[in-house]
Parts: sequence; structure tokens; C-alpha cells
Amino acid sequence: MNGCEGWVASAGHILGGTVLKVNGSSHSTDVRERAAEVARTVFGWPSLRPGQAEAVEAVVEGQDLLAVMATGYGKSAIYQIAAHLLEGPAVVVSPLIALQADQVRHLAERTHDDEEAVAVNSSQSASANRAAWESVASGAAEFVFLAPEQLAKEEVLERLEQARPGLVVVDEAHCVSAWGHDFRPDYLRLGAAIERLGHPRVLALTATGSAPVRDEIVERLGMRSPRIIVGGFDRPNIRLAVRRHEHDHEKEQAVLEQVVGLEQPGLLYVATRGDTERLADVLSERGLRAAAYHGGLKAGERREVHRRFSDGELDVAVATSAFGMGIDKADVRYVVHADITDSVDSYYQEVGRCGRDGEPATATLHYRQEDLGLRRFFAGGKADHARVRSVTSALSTGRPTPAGDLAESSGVSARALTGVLNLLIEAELVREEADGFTLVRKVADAEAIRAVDEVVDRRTRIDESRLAMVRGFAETLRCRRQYLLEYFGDAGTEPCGNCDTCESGSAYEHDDEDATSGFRVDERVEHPEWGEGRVMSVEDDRLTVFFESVGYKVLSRELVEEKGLLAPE
DNA sequence: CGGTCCGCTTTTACAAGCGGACCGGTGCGGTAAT
Repeated sequence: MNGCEGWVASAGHILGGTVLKVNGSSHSTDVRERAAEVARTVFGWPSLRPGQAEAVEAVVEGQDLLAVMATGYGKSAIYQIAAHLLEGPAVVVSPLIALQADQVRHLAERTHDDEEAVAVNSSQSASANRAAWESVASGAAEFVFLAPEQLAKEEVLERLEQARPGLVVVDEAHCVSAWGHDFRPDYLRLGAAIERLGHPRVLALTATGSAPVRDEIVERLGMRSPRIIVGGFDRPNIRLAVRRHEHDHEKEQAVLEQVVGLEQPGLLYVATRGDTERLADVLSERGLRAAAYHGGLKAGERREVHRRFSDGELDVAVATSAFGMGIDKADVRYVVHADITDSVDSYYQEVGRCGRDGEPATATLHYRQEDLGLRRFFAGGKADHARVRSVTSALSTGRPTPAGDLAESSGVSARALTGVLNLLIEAELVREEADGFTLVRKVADAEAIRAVDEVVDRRTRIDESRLAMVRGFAETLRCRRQYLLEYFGDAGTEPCGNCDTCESGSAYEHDDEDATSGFRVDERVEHPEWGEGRVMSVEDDRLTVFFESVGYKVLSRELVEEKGLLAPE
């Protein structure tokens, strides 16, 4: 079968590393034909792409599946078609209410059926939510869209249980790893919610996923022997460059000058809300149609900026990381970062918003070492000891307690409670059972606090190692694209010829010979101090390994071999 | 961690330098106040 190049699928448990080429000569032509039929008759698509067909087939045959595919490739088609081939409605977990509304509208338009897709959330009236549940109960709704916070509610789980869903879709699944630990703790509770629904097939979808992020999605969602389909990450039409700066002011001038000179439209990412407004003002003065966008704007203002950008009424949107999900504008010509991001994953996701039409586009990172400070601050944070004490003492009855009762007896708000429970579960001090949360054994306050602090410290170390990797991108002398592709697991590429280090020749000077060590990318290894890890990249003189306890570590190959530091697991 | 702002000091400024305080991202849901 042609068109499969660049696609790999791996089977087995997350720790299993079997990588298989997608097998085109499938024995289940039946499923494929039915999928193609649904695509044609229900959605009006002439045919399915290779990754899509493979994915639909796996899901329909009962496998859990993680699909990592570029935005615009058609991830939504996978769950839409699979849902039509399966009994029961599909529960679609989506991070933003605005995205839910988009999907509901598109599905209604496509199928000419208002009850086909419904959403339940806090932005709708109580009567609209009631009507949505009625459509689910009657079987009229094929899709129900929910934020993870909804799945934390007993009432919601009961209604879904009764509807006997055939599929749970987790859209933008990288949010599990990016947001679950602090920002939106209900993302870490999704696995338990899925179990509660009897573990229907799980389909996780995302456009970004380095190996550790993929592993975490699979683990946190409790996916069983999942199939993993990974599309190619390369976006060769995007020119990559980093410009280094000494002083803040000089950096800002360079950013403004560059943005004014580029072919429009484009995106300018900055770190703070204040900077979005300030730089948007300056760019307006310099003749561009510019607007600021950040999470602090009123809903109406956000919608309006989004609309103007999408409709081509803006040259540049100056935004924090709030701007992104749900943007599918094809002709964005550049993404400029005035500040470094918190990880390579975030950086590449934001960069990926330009050049979707395949035409040349540019991505420039303006980098100062001092900018890492803000990211370090965001990576920090401490557990609230008073809350931990309240929750552990409320749990000391020894009886399993539902979250609702626990919020009441501990005096901790429902939302903060979820965060504390996540930490206690990760510290292996609390277990979730069918009828509530329970301590695994009697625990003294001091021990609980020490254990929780350890979990938080481990998270911080991992976040800091992710920051170190994006710093590595900013400072590398090698080909920028090779660096990114290796980060995402595509080893053995050549210098790309379309980045600043290739242009300066530096990439070729530092293009390492083929690695000849015994280590290979993706291999699971064990380190005496840091425990289990996974090889991320192998270079001439060093190895990059992601350890579950400390995050990314760059190791000298000479030392590793001399001391026998890493043993295959 | 780094920047900005404010107020204090200082061989009395149409000023400058310093130290401390404060701030900084992503969104859900529900509640309180109009």
C-alpha cells in the first residue's frame, strides 16, 4: 500500500518497544470497507487516509488507541467514523468549551441532525444541559462532548453509565500530561472515570507527543495494550531559526523589526499578558493590523480576536499560550517567539501553527538566557501542607469515602481536593476504590507531607529537565530540525538545509557520525541512581535519556560505557 | 528567576542609586452580587 511511508505503529504495553510498519494488507477489509462507506455517505469524504483507516480499524476491532497526528490531518474523522460503526454513543473529552461548541456545530451541519452531537457544560443553561442528557438517554445523540471536570461528577458518570458508551475519546490528549499535574487536576482522574464506565474502547488523540508524553497519556488514562500510531513530525516548509540576545530592550526591538518586515499574517507569542497588549500597541503604531490575545480578556473579546485572525482581518495576533487550540488557519506565514516556552513540546506545537498550507513559513525564537527564569518560576510550586493534613485526617476513618463527602469532612474545596488526592495517589498513600478514596495504611501527618513533597519535587525536576531540553534547542550548534525530530523520536535524519545552523554551516560541522554504541533510540534502560529510563537520542559523544524520576538527562557516552552506567532493562 | 515599581536615602539634585515588595500562564465550574 502506498502513502504509508512515515507512519509507524507500535503494539504492546507502553514499555514494550515493538515498532511495526503499518501493515497495508489487512485481513479486516470488512471494517475498512464499512469505514469508507460511512466516510462517503455520512460525512461526504471520498476516502480515508492511511493513518486514519488504520486507526478506525483498530478502534472498531476493540483496541485502545493513541493517535499522534499533525493538526489538519483529520484526527476527528477517526472517532467520528468509529463511533458510527460502534454500538452506543461516544463520550468525547475536550479541554475547551469553545472547541466542544465547534465540533457540535460541525457535526450537526454535516449530518443535518441537531441531536447527533450534544455538549454538557457550565456555559449552557440548565435546560440546554437537560435537553442534551435527554438526547443521550434516548439514543439520538451519537456524541456527547464534556470537559474532564464534568466526569468528576457522580451524576454525570451515572448518566453516562446508563447510556452504555461504546467509545471514550480524549481529544487534545497531551493536556493529560501538560495540565493534569497542577492546572486542571481532573485530567489525572480520567483514567478512573473511564474504569467507572466499564472501560469502553479508549481513543486518545493529539498532535504533539514526545515519547515521555505518550507514555504518560497511556498510563494515566489506563489504556490497555494500546495501539500507538504516530505520524511524521517533520514540517519541512517551516524555516527554523534562533536569534540570541543579550539585553531585553534590544531583543524587543529585534522582535518588532522582524515582525514588521515579515510576510503577513503571523503569530507573535510572548510570555505575559502585559506584553501582548504592549507589543500589539507598538505594532499597530507601526502600521500593522495587530491585536492582543490572552486568557484574561473577556469571552467576547477573545472570540472577536479569534474571528478577525481567522477571517484574515489581522496581520498579527500577539498572544500568550492561550491562543492556539482550535485555530486551523492554513496560511499563517510565521510564528515568532519573543520568549522561550516551557518545553520543546510546547514550542513545536506553537510553531506548527504556521505553514499548514505547505507554503514556505518561518519560525523564529528570540532567546535570552534570562528568560528561562520566568519558566523556572512557573515550573516551581509547593504542595499546601495544611490541605494535605486536612485530607489525610479526613481519610483516617479507614472507610472508603467519595470525593464529595471528603470535600465536606476535610473542609478543602472540591477543586483543591482533587489536586491533593492526585498527589496522595501518586505517593501511593491513597487508593481509589469503587465506593471512594481510602488510605492504604495508617499514615502520620509528617509522613504524608514528606511523601507529597517528594512527588512535587519529582514533578519539578521533570519540568526543569523539559526546560533544559528547550534551552538545548535554543543553544544547539547542530541542525535545529534534527534536534527537534530527535526529541520526538525520529532518529537518523540529515541536516535539513532549511534552518539557521544549516545556513551558517554550523550544523554540518556538528553533524555527528552514525552512532555506533550499543544503545538505540527508544530503548528502555536502567541507571543505578535514577532508575528506569528511555533513550531519547544517541549522538557521537552523548546520550539523552528520559528518566521517570528526574526527567531528561544528557549523559557522556564515554562515561556510560566506561562505568557501565546504563543496563538494558 | 528576573523585571518593575515604589519609596527611601543621600555631604541637599533641574538626581541617582539601592533595597524590598510584588508580579508573572494555561480553563473549568459554581457562587455571589447586581
